[in-house]
Amino acid sequence: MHDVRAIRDDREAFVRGLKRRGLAGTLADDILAQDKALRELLTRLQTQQARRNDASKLIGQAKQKKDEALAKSLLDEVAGLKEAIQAGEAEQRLMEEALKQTLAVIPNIPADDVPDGADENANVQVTARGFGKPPGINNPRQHFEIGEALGQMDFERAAKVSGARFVYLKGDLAKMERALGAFMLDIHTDKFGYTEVSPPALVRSNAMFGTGQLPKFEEDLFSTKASEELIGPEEATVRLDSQSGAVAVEFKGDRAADLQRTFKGKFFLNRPVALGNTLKSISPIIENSFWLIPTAEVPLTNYVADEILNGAELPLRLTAFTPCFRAEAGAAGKDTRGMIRMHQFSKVELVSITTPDQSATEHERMTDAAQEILKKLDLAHRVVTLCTGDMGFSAQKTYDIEVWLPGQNAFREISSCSNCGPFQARRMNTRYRNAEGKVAGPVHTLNGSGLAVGRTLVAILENYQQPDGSVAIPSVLQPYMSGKTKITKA
RNA sequence: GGACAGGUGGCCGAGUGGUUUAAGGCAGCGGUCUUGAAAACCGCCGUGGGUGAAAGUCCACCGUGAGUUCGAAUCUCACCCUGUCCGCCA
Repeated sequence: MHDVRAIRDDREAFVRGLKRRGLAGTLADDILAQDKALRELLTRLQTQQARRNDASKLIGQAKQKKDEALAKSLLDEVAGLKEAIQAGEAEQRLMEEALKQTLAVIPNIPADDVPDGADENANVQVTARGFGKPPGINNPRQHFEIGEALGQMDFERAAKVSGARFVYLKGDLAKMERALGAFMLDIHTDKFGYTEVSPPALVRSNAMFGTGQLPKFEEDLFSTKASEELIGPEEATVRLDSQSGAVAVEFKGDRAADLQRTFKGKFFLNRPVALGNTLKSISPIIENSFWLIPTAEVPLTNYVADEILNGAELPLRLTAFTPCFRAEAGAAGKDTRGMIRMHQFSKVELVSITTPDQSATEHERMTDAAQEILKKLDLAHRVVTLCTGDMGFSAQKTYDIEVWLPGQNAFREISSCSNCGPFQARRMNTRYRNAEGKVAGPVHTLNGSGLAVGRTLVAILENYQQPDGSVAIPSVLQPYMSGKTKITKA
């Protein structure tokens, strides 16, 4: 989220940044107009509040002295003030919410050293390590051919149970997934000083807002939300208690009692809504239950949400090995075979919370930590700097690490390391104190895969495949796999 | 999931409608005293925002949101969270 005062102070820089993101138009002026109107309202409202506070104090004193005449005259004086203030406060809420909604969907501004460009073709290669075919193999097979031939990778049964984009791993492949997680965590904790964390995998909307998945990318997420399929449009109505202002969802029809029992207390509204709306019409603004994390970045970064950290204790470095859940909406037809693009996959994530002056250095360090895994596994890869058009919503600069897949004859993303600057910190309200003990503004946040475990397994299968159909186990992984040196047919 | 009890500054904790401008204590910072330290005493000690060149001044915040009232930490409603007991489970 962007700081309105920064936009006010340097409108041109903001406009320039948006333009690099491919956003033209009057956004900056719209924001500044909203901001100006809001501040004018605040000035007016606060004057009224100050007068009310003074009068109320005097009324209290008068009543204590039993001076009813004075109290009465004061009451008359502020008679009209109450309504004006309440109207002003309502207006303030609406204007602040409108401004927040405008800001909430604006992406981060790219850092100065990020290359301009519209898509991945404009990304800039930073480093590359040698790549080629596995020794003795002319036509390398793809990972799913290898895994299925080994009898340890089963997409058909996964489809039977869960549908497309899920997989069963069995035997040594299942063990290798676990081994990779343990190996990566050990490197990051022992060599790079990250603290291992086992975080929640289900989070509330606030957390998803903090890291930038919401409100713009809801369709990419899985949730435990009651869907419109579960509740018919005529079966529920939003009820606003006009006296108390409380919001409730009222169920009707034959299933009312059942629905009430199932969903009672699980709804709340995240913005005002008119009386009598149906549940269907307001479902986008109903929040209930949980979201499934698309990456451990969400619970690891939000670990410090709403906190003021001691700057001397930064950077804070966290790592976790978790399953990740992605709806992959809009990915129809892409990577439909194999384990490259799944609804559920496991990943080791790296998150750093830093002061502003540390974040650029930390970004390089984090990318090195992720690369270290590939070096130890002896997997060919390259690092690219993403161009402005290929970066994610919250990032101001991103390095992608791409691993070489001989079966696909292509580099595929296996890690993405982003410096988000103060962007997520503002959304989460995370700040730090400087050496003088003063609040010195938002922290910087960084996140990176260290690495995507499923894709690492893919890379090992394709790069370590043997002419006899077996797969060698990288030497650093062997201690994690009961000392085995290769995977053979089960 | 049910019942009951709770949620107040960095921490503990008082406060059930009006000099509360959130008491008091602890921790922290500065000072007096002291050869030094401790003790004692004095002072400072939250966050966000409006306005202002600044000093300052004003507004909001007692889990969150809304409401009642001239006035709410205090009363009402909903939600979130914590504790204890019961139930269920891993």
